[in-house]
Amino acid sequence: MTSVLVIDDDADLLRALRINLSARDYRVATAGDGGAGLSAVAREHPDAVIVDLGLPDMEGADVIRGVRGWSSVPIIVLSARDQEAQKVEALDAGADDYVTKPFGMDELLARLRAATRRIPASTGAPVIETADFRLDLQAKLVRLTSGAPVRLTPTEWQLLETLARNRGRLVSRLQLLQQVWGPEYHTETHYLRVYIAQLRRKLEPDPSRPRYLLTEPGMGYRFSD
Amino acid sequence: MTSVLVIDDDADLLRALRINLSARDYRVATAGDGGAGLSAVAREHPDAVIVDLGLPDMEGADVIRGVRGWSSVPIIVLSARDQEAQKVEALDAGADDYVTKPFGMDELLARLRAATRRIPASTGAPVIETADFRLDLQAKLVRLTSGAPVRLTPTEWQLLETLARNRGRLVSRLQLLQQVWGPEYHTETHYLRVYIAQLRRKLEPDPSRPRYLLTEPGMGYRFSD
DNA sequence: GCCGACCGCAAGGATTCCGTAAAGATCCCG
DNA sequence: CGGGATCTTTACGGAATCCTTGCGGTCGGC
Repeated sequence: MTSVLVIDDDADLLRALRINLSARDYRVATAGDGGAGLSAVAREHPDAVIVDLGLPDMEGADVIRGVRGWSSVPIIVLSARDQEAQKVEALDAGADDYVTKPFGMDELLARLRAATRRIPASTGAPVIETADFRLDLQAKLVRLTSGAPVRLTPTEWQLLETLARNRGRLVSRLQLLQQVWGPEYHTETHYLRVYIAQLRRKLEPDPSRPRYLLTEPGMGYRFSD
Repeated sequence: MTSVLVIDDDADLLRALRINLSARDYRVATAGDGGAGLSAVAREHPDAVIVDLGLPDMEGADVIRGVRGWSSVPIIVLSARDQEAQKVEALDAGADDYVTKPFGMDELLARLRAATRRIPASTGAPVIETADFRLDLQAKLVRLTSGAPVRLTPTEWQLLETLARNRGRLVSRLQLLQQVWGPEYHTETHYLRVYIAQLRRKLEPDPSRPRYLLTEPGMGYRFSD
């Protein structure tokens, strides 16, 4: 199920969006201002974000940049202002689309579909199979080849998922921290050491000599199969 | 350089777009109707497509579906019609954005930037291949042609990366030092000697007779393939 | 042939980084 | 409100990396 985060300070509009999106089987989360929005993105990892400009606490473009600093989730901007400079600023800050109020709900939903449609093409197969375990990203399920299911905590899963989605590529410590713990984390590298060790204990045939979750000293980690 | 294909039957608009896009360093191709547009997409492989609805020979949505059948190139729709049903149909047919005429050129350009920005993350993979090894800058991965992965330290990577990004060109010692160690370094040329030697030991088939990492005495180094 | 400038190479100490275990804090659910 | 699971924090031994130094070799000018 696709999840959407709506950031808006207009309670009526928020309610209208929640009703319409829920009716289309979206999972909806909401936030009332920019600060709450940014932490909600970090916490919920939504598949798309709809953000109103003119929030009480932050400039719209700053909200967008705050998200773009560490996430590439699609962002659709809502705004009452239809001056061109406004649109250009929001789009160049990293927004994917810009809809002017008043807007038609059908159009917004179509633009939301367009924005979310682009993602799965780039990510690829959601099932990863190795000699020792089988990883289903969509079902959030891990099984050893022996058949035994592996139980992962939410944090362990997010970490593993981030690495698996970048299979073969090196993922920097900063990127891992921000993807899993949120944008304000960038020095807590010991979190990574602890959780990587836990994942290795659960997945690697010989945890002290990792074969899949590789350390690149001074840089980050790599999922290699 | 980013290339754009414009499909439109309005000669004036075509000319205006060509001028504005060329001025921003886009490579521009044009087509006057849907059929010509489809074959132009196949022939030119543009990085983005701008298509007008209301072409003389085809329905707009059919043009979009014709492209989407085999390509995921970003499509921006231009249209004089701003009925909601029209927008929904185009977007659901596979368009990435929908701009209503009359439109501001700055807005269109911003939307074009937004549409093309999403691509390079998935495709633009800078991979350098030689007879002896294969270098993937994005994944930070080096493999010898034998298949054996090569393990590089962070400093070794930065050095190799700066040389590789200037492939064929001479890179001065000063530039290397400042790029890898920081702007305040400019006399520590012995760092370079040490790390170049380590890279050669890991990459060159005969480290004492370098073939790829060449010394230019008194000047700097050069990556040559 | 001598000399200086420059480069390659190896080795060792200092420093940073990583793996691991374990204890305290927090959250969640019944 | 209690208990279990999860998350955070700490500490330390060991490993990897970085910086430094010294020596020997090569090349070109004189």
